[in-house]
Amino acid sequence: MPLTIATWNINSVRLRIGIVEQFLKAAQPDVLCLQETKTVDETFPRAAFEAMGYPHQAISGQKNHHGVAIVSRLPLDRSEKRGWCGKTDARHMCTVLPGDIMLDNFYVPAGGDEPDPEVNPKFAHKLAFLAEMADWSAEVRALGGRRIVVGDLNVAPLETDVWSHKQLLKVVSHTPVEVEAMGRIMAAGAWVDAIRHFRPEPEKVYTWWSYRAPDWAKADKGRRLDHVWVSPDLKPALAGHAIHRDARGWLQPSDHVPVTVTLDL
DNA sequence: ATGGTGGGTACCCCA
Repeated sequence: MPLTIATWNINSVRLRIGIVEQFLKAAQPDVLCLQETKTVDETFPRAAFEAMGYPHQAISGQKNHHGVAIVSRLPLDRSEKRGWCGKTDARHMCTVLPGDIMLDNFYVPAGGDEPDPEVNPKFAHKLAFLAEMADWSAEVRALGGRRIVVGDLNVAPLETDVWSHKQLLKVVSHTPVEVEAMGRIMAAGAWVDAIRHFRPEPEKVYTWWSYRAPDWAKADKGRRLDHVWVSPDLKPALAGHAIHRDARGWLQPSDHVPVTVTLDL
C-alpha cells in the first residue's frame, strides 16, 4: 500500500489556501504537514481541508508566528504537540498514522541573521532546539518502530544543499555550527535522509528560494531547508519522492516548495 | 558591502 507524505512551509495558510488546494489536487498526498501556518487554531481553515478530502487534522497554531498542522485523508491517532527548549512555541506536532507509523512535523527556529549564539538569542535558540532534537533522536533510536520526521528544519546540511557552499559559510542555515548540530542528530542513527536517498550528492537539491531575489528561477540561489527523514526500518519502503519546484512560480507563492515522499508499505 | 521581498499585525515583529 503506498503512502505519500507531503511537507510544506506555507507562510500563512489562510493567505495561500488557494495554492494549497492546487497542490493537493495535483500531488494527491495522503498526509500534508504544514509549517508557518501563522494562525491561531480558531481561524485555521479546517472546512477548506475537509472539503478537499482531508478531514483528519492535528493543529497547533499561535498568534502572528510559527504554527504547524497535519491534515490527512487517513485517520490520525494520539496527536499531540510538545514544547521544545522550555518554550510554548507552536513548532511541533506529532501523530500516529494507520500501521503504527509515528509522524513528527517540525518547524525549527530560523535563527535570525547573526550566526553567533553569544550575541543573537535567536541563533542560540536554534542551536538549543537542534541539540534537543539530537537527544530526542537517541531516545527514538532506542525505542525503535516505524517513524517519519518532516519539516522546515532551517538547516541546509550538505555542500550541495546550497547554491554556493563558500558564500554561505557565514549565512545562517549553512554555518558549520548548524551543520554540526544536524550531524549530531543524524549520528543518533535514528534517521535516513529520504530526499538524499533518491537524490544523492553531488546533485544540487533546493526546496527554498528567497523572496528577495528578483528572478528566483534564473538566479537559482536556493537552499535545501525542508527535509523528510524515515527510521531505518522504513528505508526499504522508500518508493518515490518529488520536489514541487513549480510551486515557487505560482501566484503569490510561499518561498518554500512542497516536498513529497512515497512509501510502499 | 549592502539591501533586497514578503506575511501578520498594528506601527514593528519575524522570515
